[in-house]
Amino acid sequence: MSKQDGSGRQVTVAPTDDTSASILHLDMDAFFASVELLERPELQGKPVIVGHRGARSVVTAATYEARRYGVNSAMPMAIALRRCPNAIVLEPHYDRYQHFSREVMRILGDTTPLVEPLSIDEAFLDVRGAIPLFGPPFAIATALRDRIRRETGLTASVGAAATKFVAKLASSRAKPDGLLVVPEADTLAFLHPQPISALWGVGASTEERLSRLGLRTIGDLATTPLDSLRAAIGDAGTMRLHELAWGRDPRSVTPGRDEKSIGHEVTFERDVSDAVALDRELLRLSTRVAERLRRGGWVARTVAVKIRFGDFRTITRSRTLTEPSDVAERLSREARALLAEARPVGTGIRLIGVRAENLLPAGSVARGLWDDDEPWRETETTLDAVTERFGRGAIQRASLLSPGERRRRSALSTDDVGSLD
DNA sequence: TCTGGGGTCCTAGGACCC
DNA sequence: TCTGGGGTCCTAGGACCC
Repeated sequence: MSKQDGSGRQVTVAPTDDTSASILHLDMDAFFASVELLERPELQGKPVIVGHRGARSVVTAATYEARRYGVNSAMPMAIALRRCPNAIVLEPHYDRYQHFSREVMRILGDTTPLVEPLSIDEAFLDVRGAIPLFGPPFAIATALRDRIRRETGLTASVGAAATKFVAKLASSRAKPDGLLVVPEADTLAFLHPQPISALWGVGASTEERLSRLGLRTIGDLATTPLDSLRAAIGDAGTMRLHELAWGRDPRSVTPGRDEKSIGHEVTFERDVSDAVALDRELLRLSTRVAERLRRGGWVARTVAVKIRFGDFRTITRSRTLTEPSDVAERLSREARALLAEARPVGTGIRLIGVRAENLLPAGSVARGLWDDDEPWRETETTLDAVTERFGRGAIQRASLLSPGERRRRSALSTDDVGSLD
């Protein structure tokens, strides 16, 4: 199945038949840190941490040299620097990461249209249809890694397997700069010795509960009676983990999944209790959310605020609007009301966030005006006629369309609708 | 020098409707 | 009218992932 080469890298011995391993998971190695090193090659081979230097900041990314000191993503910067005092700390440049992410995804798209980005630096590919063109998964993965290295200077690790979960686990075991193919027939031999925390969806809390049952490996969980699992982790979790432990994972690679929510949040350098300052921050966050809603052609039915108090206690409060919106002023008005209702006067706030949920395509709101789903653009009407037939709320709904949608769809003049904003 | 910011998914209770 | 059951929506919290 696989072996280590002299440098300690995971490499794969090309299996006689690996066409069953047609789901690839590609994951960039120490992505943010590697991108920074492209501009600072003299730091190659040194412990480098990407992140802000603020009192409340955490590690965003770390090179493998820094990880050897026990530095990991999401670790408080203060602890990271205690563990690795010689680390070089670099400020993050998200625009650069976006740029390289697009480059990598473009390269993946040349192999198959079935590419599902999971995050900025990883993606699933279904290469079943590409095998006749480019060869077995081993050859495809090797070609992708070579091309990414050639065209971006970055390294990627790839796992190939019959299912998403096993492919993802394989890529994590191949890191850094490795490739691991797990043919379908080898799935359980690969899976069962792995620690239970390697299961997708098992974090610290679930691991603790399972360890109380004496479970350490995925194989242990696979052979545990479902009833005792249910008592520990609930119904849905039991079924999902049990299936994964037997290498069963029905999820297909689905490109272009719609986003479910859009939000922004900020942690203050020091706790803030001034109501005016908090309201100003909510307006700023709402503005960013609203911009992204309009750019994506969404309206939000629900506004949620997230509040983290000085003692780290965190709450969320949300409200569903009578009319969906993509207007910053509308979102922030709701957010401010939610904050005011939730926050005892004068309480210090550590973090504040605004999130738009229950997203609808902007166009569907206007289409919803017509019971028979008659397309707006084919309807001859006037402002008065719409008001008469559907009431004033209908006009307000129509006014929530993005300007482009409005121009395309509306028989009303843009001026008439615009004046109602 | 203790804990970011972007998300997804699940659970559970209550309201509400039939 | 003393009282069921199913379905869906809304809200809050929590686990988890990168």
